[in-house]
Order: sequence, then C-alpha cells, then structure tokens
Amino acid sequence: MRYSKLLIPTVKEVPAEAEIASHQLMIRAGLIRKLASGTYTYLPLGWRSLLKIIAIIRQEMDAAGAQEVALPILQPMELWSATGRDVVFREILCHFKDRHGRENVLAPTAEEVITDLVAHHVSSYKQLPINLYQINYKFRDEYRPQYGVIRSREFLMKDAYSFDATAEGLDESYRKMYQAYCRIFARCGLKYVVVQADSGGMGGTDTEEFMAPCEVGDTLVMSDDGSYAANLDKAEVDPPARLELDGVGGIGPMKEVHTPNVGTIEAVCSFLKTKPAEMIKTLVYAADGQTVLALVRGDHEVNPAKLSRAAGGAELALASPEVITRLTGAAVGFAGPQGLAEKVQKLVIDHSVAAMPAGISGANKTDYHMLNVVPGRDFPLAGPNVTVADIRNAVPGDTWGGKKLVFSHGVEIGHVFKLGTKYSQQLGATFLDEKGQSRPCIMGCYGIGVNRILAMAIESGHDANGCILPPSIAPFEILVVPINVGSGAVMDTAVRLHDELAAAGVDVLLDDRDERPGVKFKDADLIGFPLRITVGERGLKEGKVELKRRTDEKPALVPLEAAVAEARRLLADMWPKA
RNA sequence: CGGGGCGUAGCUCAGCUUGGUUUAGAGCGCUGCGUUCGGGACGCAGAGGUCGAAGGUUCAAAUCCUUUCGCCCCGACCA
Repeated sequence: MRYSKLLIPTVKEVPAEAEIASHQLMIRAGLIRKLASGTYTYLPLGWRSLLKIIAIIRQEMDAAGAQEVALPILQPMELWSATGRDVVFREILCHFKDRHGRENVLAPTAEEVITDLVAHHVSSYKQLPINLYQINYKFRDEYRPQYGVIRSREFLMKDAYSFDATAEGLDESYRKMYQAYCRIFARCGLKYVVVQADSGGMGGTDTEEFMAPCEVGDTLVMSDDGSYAANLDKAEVDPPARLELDGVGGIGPMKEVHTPNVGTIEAVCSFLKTKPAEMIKTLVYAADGQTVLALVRGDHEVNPAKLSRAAGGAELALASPEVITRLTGAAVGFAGPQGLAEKVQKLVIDHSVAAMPAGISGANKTDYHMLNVVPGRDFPLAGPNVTVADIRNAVPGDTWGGKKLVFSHGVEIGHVFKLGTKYSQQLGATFLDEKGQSRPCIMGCYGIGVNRILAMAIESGHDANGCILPPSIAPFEILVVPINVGSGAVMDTAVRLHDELAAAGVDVLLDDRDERPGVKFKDADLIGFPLRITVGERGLKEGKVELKRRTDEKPALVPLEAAVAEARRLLADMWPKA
C-alpha cells in the first residue's frame, strides 16, 4: 500500500474541541473526523484499526462457541414497551415515526430483539445452550457526548447473548465470555481491571465491568492489595463500630437552634461552627408513589444504586420540593429524621449515621436545626420499615474487609451480565425441558465497546510525538520510509522491502510521498506505526537500512539482506500475547 | 434540560468593546515556479470567505439589537 494513495489528513495543531490525549491524537493522526456532536467518521487508518480489533473479537467469540448474526439497527417500539425499557432508557432512546406512523427505535442494545428471535426459534433444551453475537452500530442519544469516541451517540458495539437451560449453564456461558474478554483485551494490548458492578437498567444478578485506566473515566475502587475491585455503585465499605447507647449518657435532649437561611451542609457548618461529619443529612426520595427517607453523614454522599438496592430495588428519584415540604413541614434544607419514620414507607440509614453518638439535623421547621439528635433515641434504628445499610459512596479512608480502599478512574470497555430470566419471561423465550416442562431461558449478555478499545489503547499508549500502538491493532504494522523518492537506488530498495514484507503477510505501508524526511518521520510518529524501516543513501552505501520501533530512541542499522527477517522478528516480539 | 462560552479561509485564531482606510486579516495547510533535502525548510506568485442563518436598527453592520441553528465546557443523567 502506498501512503500517497491513502486519505491521511494529519494535522499539526491540537484540535480545539478535543480535551484528552486519545481524542486529540485520533484527530491529529487522521483516524477520525467529527461529523456532528457525538458522531464520527472513521477515515482509512482509523477504520483499518477498528477492522483489526473486530477481527480479534470475532476470532475469540467464535473460539468461545458463539455464533455471529446481524440484527437490525431499526427496531419496532413495541418490543421496547413489552419489557418496559422504553421507560428505563428514557431520552437516551433514539426513536421516530416512519411514514406509516409506526414508532421505530434506533438500537441502543438488542436484548429484546435477540430474545424475540430465540423465542420464535428455540423450543427445546436440546437446542441449548446457545450464544449469539453481533458487531454492529448502536445509537444512544447521550445527554452529553464527550471525549470523542469514548462517549458518542453512535458507536460500534459487540453484543453477545447467551441462553441456557440451567443456572449452572449460565455460569459456564458467563465464564467462557469472561475468559474470551480477557483474551480480546490482552491481544489488543490493553491494560484493564475487572470490577464488580451494579446491573442498573439491565436487570439481573452478577455483573462485572472491564475497565481501562483513564483519568476521565468513572470512579474505580480497589482494595490496596488488589483483591477487590468495584465501581462506586457497588463498592462496599466496612461499617464503623457501633457506639453503645450508654456512652451517650452525657448527651442532653434535642435542642432547636435558629439557623436562618442556612439550608446547605456547608452553610450550617460555618454558621454553627461544626464539621460536616457531625451532621446528619436527610434526603427524601420518591419511588412510584412511595416516599423513602435516606440518612447519610454530612460529609458523605448517597449512592442512588446502593439506596435503591437497600430500599428493595425501586427506581428512585429525589423528591420534588413540594413533596419534601408536605412531609417535613419545612422548606428544602431543613429536613431531619426525628418523627418522620412513621410518615414514610421506608427509612434507610447509612451505617456511619447509625454509629454517630449524636448529630445535627434539620428541625423539620424552616430556618431551624436540631442539636443532639441521637440515633436510636430520637429516631429508630430498627423497625418494620427501617433499614440500616451501606447506601453511600465510598470515600478515601474507607476500608472493606479491613483493607484500605484506593481510588482511580477507568473507562468501561466491556461488560458481562448474568441477566437471568427477566427478558425471556417477558418475551416468551421458553423451552421444554427433559420432563416436558416449559421454562424460560436463562440469559446472559456481554458487551464490548469497539471504538473505546482503540481510544483506550491510544489513551494509555502515546507520547509527546503521537500514538504508540501495538502491531495487533495499529493501522499498519510497518512503515517503509525512503528518504529520497527521487533516488532510484533508495526507492528501488524501499519498494523491494515493501513487496517482500507484503508477500510475507506483513501489513506494510510505503511512504512514497515526495516530502522532506522530517515531515515523514513526524507523521510516522504521530500515527504510531509500530516499526519503521528507513531507507537512505547514507545507509545504502554500506548495504544497510534502519529499523526503529516506535518506542526506540534511535534506529538500528541492519544489513539490507537481513532486514525483512529482522523486521518480522521485532514485530513478533512486539505482538501482544493473549 | 439548567448555567456559561464560542461560531470570521480546509485548520488554529485576530478584528467586534467604541459601526466608517479592511476592497475582511495572520499563521498553518493548499496550487505553481525556483532553491533546498536525515526530524514538520525558504523565496516569489496564487487560489480560497454570501464573517453560521434569518430579520431589525442605521446614510453605513463581521462589529449594535432580536430570533434561530450549530458546537464546546460545567451541572443533571448514563450500558
């Protein structure tokens, strides 16, 4: 392949719209261009990389026994109403009416479609297990597209769906996918960690995320010995030791204080000269007609996913000011737990609040707070509608299982779920077992963000000069650079090297442009060809050419006749192993 | 959807506050010629713009006003 024939619009200047390295470099190296917010065109080099990633995914999925299909991108809304996920996805769901007035959805994922397919064509345990996957475009009307292809509205996803007859079968299908994912990311040269996650809108039980380290990603919590990793929605923290009530004998009765116009934790603290950790934050949540009261310490934050689990799995949203005022009798910012336990369907108290000897809360009276609020004395810690649970975000300093928790950030590149029978029951994907009994398929689903693999590979693989990609996913494995295309000897040698490498099955590009060497070298580094072979008159006089890995400081001189073999050896050495 | 910012050459931006010598500019990129040629060369000549769009104010609008569209950031939200 000749460089001069390819559309490779590299740019020197850093694009104004791009905040992070991978986004900037994907534009600068001529891999992508933005068409509109959250939608990107892949140029020849970017698409070549994606195709290589796709090939790796396909090989590993097939090797794991999954079968490739292609599902429609256009889906009827009826399937989404059937599972109620039209509501779960809300505005994220991209939909429109066609000319006949039918409502259509641009696929954000395909559980409904695949389950519908299996419902129609799988009827016996003899057909199970089965794992179907596709690599296809998905659409999500993100609230805020960001960081280039990391959060785009249109993206390439590999999504697989397993159907099993038994729970043990699902465990096995899940394990196979998990292992395939490890091989896929390893072959792409990616660093990643696997974290426990919350299944959220997907439903189901066990779920783990594959995260690539990246400072703009989601918060990632790990124990300092690496034995535990979870995202914020899942990360558990050790509860503090519970104080005995007799230890609070010295604490007086509750006392109301006038705190005019100080409704926030910070304002109250500076007004009362105290610390957030001394405060009890009382939050009112609404969940389909129910009211849930959540208590966390003033220096902590409620985690909605944890709260939802503690409250019995309901979809929760912060209550409106009207609901809060009706419940507490006070303006927003002055709620307190005392006297409210009977008025709400659920009172959920974080462990750290339950362990406070006493705290300051709102007085359920506008412009007043309450001192000396003692958990267990002034509001219940037990009862039919009272739960003490872990409902807050983990913070630095917390431990789990006695181990210190450390915090970092990562971008989700893959996700494996045990779904169970949620979709199969709703969409009638049942089979007859050995006894002739009808049972719903037990499902799992497994996603990979294909574009994110490329972005994350660049995010963790780059330097000041450009991308550093492994040969498994670089657009080309080798770039042959003739220093002077006007020199017959140089050009002939470069062409011969290119042809020999190509004949040997190496993905090689010849930079045949009539450019100054500096321009070619800069482009080579920017794009990140893993290996560069430079042919110049200087070396040729001694019968030598230069080999330089992208990461090498200086090139190595190699005899011309040994160049192809040496290049292949270096390449094999750089190839990431699964 | 709330708050903020920005739309001027292919890209990055100046000019706008205070309307009028600006016939709309610079750098990079692009075309031609010449000189160069091992880490983004230099000279000369050139192409390229309905100043995001529409309406308004004015003798006069890139510049002021209104509306609208697009893009970015913060927040809310998110497999």
